[in-house]
Amino acid sequence: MRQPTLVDIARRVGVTKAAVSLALNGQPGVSAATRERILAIANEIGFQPSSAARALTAGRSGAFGLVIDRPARTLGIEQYFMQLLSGIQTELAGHHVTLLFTMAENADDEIRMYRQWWAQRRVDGVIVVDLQVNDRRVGVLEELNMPAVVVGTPRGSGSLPVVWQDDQAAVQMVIGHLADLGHRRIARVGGYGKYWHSALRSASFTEIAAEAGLSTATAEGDYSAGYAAGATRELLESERPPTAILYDSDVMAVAGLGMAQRLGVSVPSGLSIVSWDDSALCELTHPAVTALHRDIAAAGAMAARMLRKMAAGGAPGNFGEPAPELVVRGSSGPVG
Amino acid sequence: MRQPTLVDIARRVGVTKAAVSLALNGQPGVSAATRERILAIANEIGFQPSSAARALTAGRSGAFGLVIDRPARTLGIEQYFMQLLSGIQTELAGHHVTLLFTMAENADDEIRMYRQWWAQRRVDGVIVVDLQVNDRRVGVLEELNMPAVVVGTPRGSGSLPVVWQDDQAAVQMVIGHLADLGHRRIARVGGYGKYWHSALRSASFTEIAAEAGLSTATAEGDYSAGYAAGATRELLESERPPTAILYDSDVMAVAGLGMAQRLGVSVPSGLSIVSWDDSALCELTHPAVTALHRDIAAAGAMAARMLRKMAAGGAPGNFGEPAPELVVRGSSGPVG
DNA sequence: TACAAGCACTTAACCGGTTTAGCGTCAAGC
DNA sequence: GCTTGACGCTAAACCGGTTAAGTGCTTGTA
Repeated sequence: MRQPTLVDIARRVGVTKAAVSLALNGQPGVSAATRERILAIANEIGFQPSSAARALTAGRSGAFGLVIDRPARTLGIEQYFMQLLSGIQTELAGHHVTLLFTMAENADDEIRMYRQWWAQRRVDGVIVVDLQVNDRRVGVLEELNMPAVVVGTPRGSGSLPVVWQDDQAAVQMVIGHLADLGHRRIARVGGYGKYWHSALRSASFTEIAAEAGLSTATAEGDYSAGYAAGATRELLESERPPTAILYDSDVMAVAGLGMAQRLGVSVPSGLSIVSWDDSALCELTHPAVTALHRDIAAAGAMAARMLRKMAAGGAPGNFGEPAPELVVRGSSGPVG
Repeated sequence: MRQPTLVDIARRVGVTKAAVSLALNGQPGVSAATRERILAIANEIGFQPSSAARALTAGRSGAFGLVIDRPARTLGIEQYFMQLLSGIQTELAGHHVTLLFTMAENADDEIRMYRQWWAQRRVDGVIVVDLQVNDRRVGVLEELNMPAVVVGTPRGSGSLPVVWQDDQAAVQMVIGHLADLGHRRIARVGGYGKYWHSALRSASFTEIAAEAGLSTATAEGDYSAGYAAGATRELLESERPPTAILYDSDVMAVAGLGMAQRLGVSVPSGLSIVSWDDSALCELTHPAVTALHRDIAAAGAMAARMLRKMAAGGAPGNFGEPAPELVVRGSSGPVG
């Protein structure tokens, strides 16, 4: 029950494996008649070329890699990554490229992974997420001369191409919405400032709020539900509590909602809540959570497309995602 | 900047690549002195064998595959799969095996994927999840003679080894808990009966509740938050509404909680809620959701271990997971 | 002294593809 | 009639490893 090879086909047709290879790859050098016989037999026995043999001659593996180094127990990453993965897959599936997907404990593990994959020629490139300020991965990838595309932030990616989102426009939309509702003291609960996207969001948030004449507070933590709940409690129990909070993720927003309810603060009359990422989770709570909606799968697909181009020797430019959409639901309302 | 090969090392040491291969693999046939020089050089230039070349001679790819065929937009799968993936990875990482991970649109796509992976020799085996009654995948995998391990259910896996969970014991715990709290009319909102785990849970639920003298209702749907919310509304608005509902997933439970609150039914005094899978999501709602907790990552790791054994020609037996633990939180209480 | 046994290494084949050079055949062109 | 060129295919090398068989040298032994 061995898998059929070129030689098997060659034997049955009565030619050499070289002829079979040419025929199957649409190269000139075989007559139409012979080509047809070869294709017929190949089809009949269900021939598929060995990926290993292909990889060996082509000098490329036909696979890309993606590593995430947040631990699996942190809630709140699943939504985003599943959608991103889904988008990447749809792009790669049509091109016979597979995706190696792994989780790492920390940045060092992740870098080790990259070096190993590259040295073993297991992947032709990687997609990098969660870029940090002074991210060591960028330097390593540049040094290895390894094709890589960054997803998320417009900054800090060195020479690597980027699929970036316009966080400033997003902040503008949210603050506009809240200001229209009469809010004057707003807060934001986000991720650590070491992540570029957090840092950029924080900067935009403070700046744009100031322009609109709103006072702000910002809390930064580990993206976990627990952190968001704690930060929410602190904000609500402070001297002058905010009347609206923007959370960096859907899970944090839902955790904040839970905490507000626990403290007897009604939403939205006592507190408006807005979530950065949208998901089904935002729709199923009571009240449903107002959220910034963007097409994460599309970003993943674009990143995969750029990486394919890069692995083929090209140099794709950066790509800016379309501005997100603000989906207004029950969790945001006029100051009560 | 080519990656170093055996020949590069051989040239520098002054031997042939055969000697280098023997030395690096710890085979006899090279003197201790030569072996040491070879290892030193290999280490110095950071030699790693090409996975493609290895795969070609070894006749195996050094990779396993996992396909999920629920669409990415269905919320509620992320928790489970991220934990499962994480467990699989930890087991495989130490053995230089990688994981190909893909999403499919439906069972046919998934089967196509298996056939393609196997024909191209991209994977040495697969992990199968979400087994259905009369699942066509099992037959295909058996026919292909492709190593595969099933995660989830004790039934319907044909000749494939299984990592299974004892749903009956779990149901017993939940019903015992609810009966102790004085509940007499309970319901369950689960997945479609075409999935083995749903079917088995439904059977156990009805049977064990009957033994305990409780009346039951069961709703089956697509595992989505929207479905769970709708089913909850129907149950609560029925003639004789249940006083407790068991949901098949954390997301469904949270959706049910949201719906109850929307309808003005207070939890737990008006309705007790229990979730089958536990996650941070269950902790962050108000009230927090009572849940069955099990170690999904451990199950993933076990499945990976069994698959490694199987790919090596062994025949691992089935493995039963330890019984889950019932984590009682605020969403379940005495009948009010 | 001769022969066998071991050791350390090389040669060469193999895995399953791709690719280049070369060879025989045939028809067109001068 | 002879060259030229195109065509259709084969032979062989190559990718980067692994491995069985073979070779030359040293050592032990009858």
